[in-house]
Amino acid sequence: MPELPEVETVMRGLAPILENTRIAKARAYAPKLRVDIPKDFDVRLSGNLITRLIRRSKYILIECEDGLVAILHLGMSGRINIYGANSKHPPRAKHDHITLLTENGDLVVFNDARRFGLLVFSTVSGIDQHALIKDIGPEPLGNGFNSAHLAAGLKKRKSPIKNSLLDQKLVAGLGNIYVCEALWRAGIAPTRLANTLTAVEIEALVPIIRTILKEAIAAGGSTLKDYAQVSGELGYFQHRFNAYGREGEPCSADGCRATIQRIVQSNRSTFYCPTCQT
DNA sequence: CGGCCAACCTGTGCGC
DNA sequence: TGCGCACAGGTTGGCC
Repeated sequence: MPELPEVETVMRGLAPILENTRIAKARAYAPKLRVDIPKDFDVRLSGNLITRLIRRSKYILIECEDGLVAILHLGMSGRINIYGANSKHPPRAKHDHITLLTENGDLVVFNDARRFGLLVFSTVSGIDQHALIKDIGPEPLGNGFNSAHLAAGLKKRKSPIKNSLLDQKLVAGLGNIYVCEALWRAGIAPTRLANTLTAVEIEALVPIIRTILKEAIAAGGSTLKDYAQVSGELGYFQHRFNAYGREGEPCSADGCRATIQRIVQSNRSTFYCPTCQT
């Protein structure tokens, strides 16, 4: 479920359970997800006190009192389920790979069918230089993401704008859904070469990306399958998609009579309106 | 360095 | 009902 708004939603659900909370018992049931789970996973986390959760791009950083940071990524199919202290904890389900039992009796479970997610360790002092983190571009909701940054990045690129916006080095946290949606709102064809965007288009794209992400976060993210939120509630931003997943449906732009098309770019589906996106 | 593809996995839905 | 294929919210290593 995981682009920036979904990861933010998961983190917000997790924070009240984990922040300022000691882990009674941490367990990993799989030797590896996308990469190896640290062999000392259990000992490093069990008994440790979690001080803070931070989202960086699509990563959730779990900071501990002793300086340990657990870097968690949900991949394509990663989910977090929480079973409260006053509910019966279910037996381990298929694809449950990691569990954290807190001192309060809450159980946090990471489930990931495809195992494209990951959990690795870093430290508070080393996190900014960690291989997974150091090359990530600015947060789209922060000050570092602005038209000057975007213009400079796009100028160097000859690939389609769709591909460029998916590049986490240019801007953090966007994925297939929100890139499609942003380009639809901006009226920019996904096939346009990045270095052909005008200053005006780039100027417009920045606040559009911000707005879409904020709207999606407010909606609890998008639920394509299964649960988006830690609480089990469904995100509902998918009801507001204008392009993503709407192949063959009429374009929702005022007065537009065209139909949303699906094309493939870099082996991934792109949805767009051939009339209003130029 | 930029760009492109295959690869990493499992599950689901659809056409036949 | 079963089979095979296409496709799925991400990332990255290897190769031009």
